[in-house]
Amino acid sequence: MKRSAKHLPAEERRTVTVEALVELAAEQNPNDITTAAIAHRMGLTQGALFRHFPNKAAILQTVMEWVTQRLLSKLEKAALAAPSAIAALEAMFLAHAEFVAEHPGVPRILFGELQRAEKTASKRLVQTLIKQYGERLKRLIEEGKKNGELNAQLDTESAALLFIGSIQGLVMQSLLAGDADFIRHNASGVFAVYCSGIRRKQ
Amino acid sequence: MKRSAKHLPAEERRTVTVEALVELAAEQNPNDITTAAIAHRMGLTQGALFRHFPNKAAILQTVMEWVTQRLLSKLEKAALAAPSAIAALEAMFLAHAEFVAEHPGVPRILFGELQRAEKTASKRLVQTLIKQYGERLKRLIEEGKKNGELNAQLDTESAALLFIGSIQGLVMQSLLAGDADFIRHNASGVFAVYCSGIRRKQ
DNA sequence: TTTAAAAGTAAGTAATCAATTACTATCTTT
DNA sequence: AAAGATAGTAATTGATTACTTACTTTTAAA
Repeated sequence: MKRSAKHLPAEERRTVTVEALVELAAEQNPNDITTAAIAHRMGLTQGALFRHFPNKAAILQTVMEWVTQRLLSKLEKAALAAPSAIAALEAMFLAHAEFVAEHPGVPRILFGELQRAEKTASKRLVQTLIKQYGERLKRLIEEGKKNGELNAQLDTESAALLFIGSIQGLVMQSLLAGDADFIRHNASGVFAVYCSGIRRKQ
Repeated sequence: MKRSAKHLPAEERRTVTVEALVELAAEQNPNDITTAAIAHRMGLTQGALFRHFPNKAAILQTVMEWVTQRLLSKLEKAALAAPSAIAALEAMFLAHAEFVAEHPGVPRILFGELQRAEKTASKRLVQTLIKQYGERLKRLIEEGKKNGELNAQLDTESAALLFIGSIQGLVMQSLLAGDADFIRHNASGVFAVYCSGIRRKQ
């Protein structure tokens, strides 16, 4: 059954909307994306969006759910396939880097949400996403310390923070360079330095 | 000569404006700060701002100049006082951490500017600031590699990126925690992990 | 085939915000 | 003390934006 572009069923339309917003966020400041711009990207009039979302904040919230689901499952899959704690950390790092290289708008939206003063639903979603992420990392790091892969003196908290910060650093440099591929090209080099900071010496 | 709050001379008023904006950015999304909010923070009417700045973008631009000047001079001072390359890196790291802990609005404004699609003057200022910063780091790292403090196999580019990324990570976590002091409390721990990643082994 | 629900359009509305304007108060200089 | 320059006020303007409403088209089920 061929599906025409217009008159999509509601759920499909919501998915398309999320994808449009993620796409747009790769090109411009997420805060400046108007509902008109989203609609235009989808080949729709602005008012039509409000058939599927009660307000603009709800669109963002749906984006956050989309991101959380996709990212966490990718990370988990990467970690599970790895034979050791260090290998799992590396796989997660590269999977995360690949994800943000594919969707450069995502980290920009996330950071934009974190900046909000108000405690919006989508801000809370970002907070729990990063918290879950951090917990997963800490478990892996502890495991690595126990089995001798990682330096036993390592401060787990700092190591987890540095892991996420490294991705942040890659994202920022790619913003500076205006080049999403920057992340792909530099991810493994950055992880190598990070890794040598946490690995058991000698 | 006691100075009344109102009718400040132009240059002083501009300085106060910059400080007001930096203050406000610590409390709310920099993108959402209105000229009315800035004026209100200064005990001024909104229109008065336009006696001293041609438009809102010019205020931001002045903020960026303020930040560049203050931050780079602090970093340079920290680096010069240190007896070795590693000590200089640590001093810079801690000076930077202290700066953003004192002015939590600053990294938020910077990141917000980087997100802009348009090539505004203030965005360019951020780009050159970070570029200068990166160059300074790379020189120090090369120096450390030459004199045997740092691992000679180290990739200088990645190491510099990870340095700045670590600060970013601290900033992000402090946003998550809603606590500016988070940075002060965790800076040296994070640097320790970073440092062990770049230091010459054994 | 008819019909009702779902999805989309086009034209608004109210609110917000940067910037302007006409006027006033306050400094500074002679 | 007078007067010009500087700094500030209060009200307004035009543009933008999220959201609404009245109406139309498409889809799918009876």
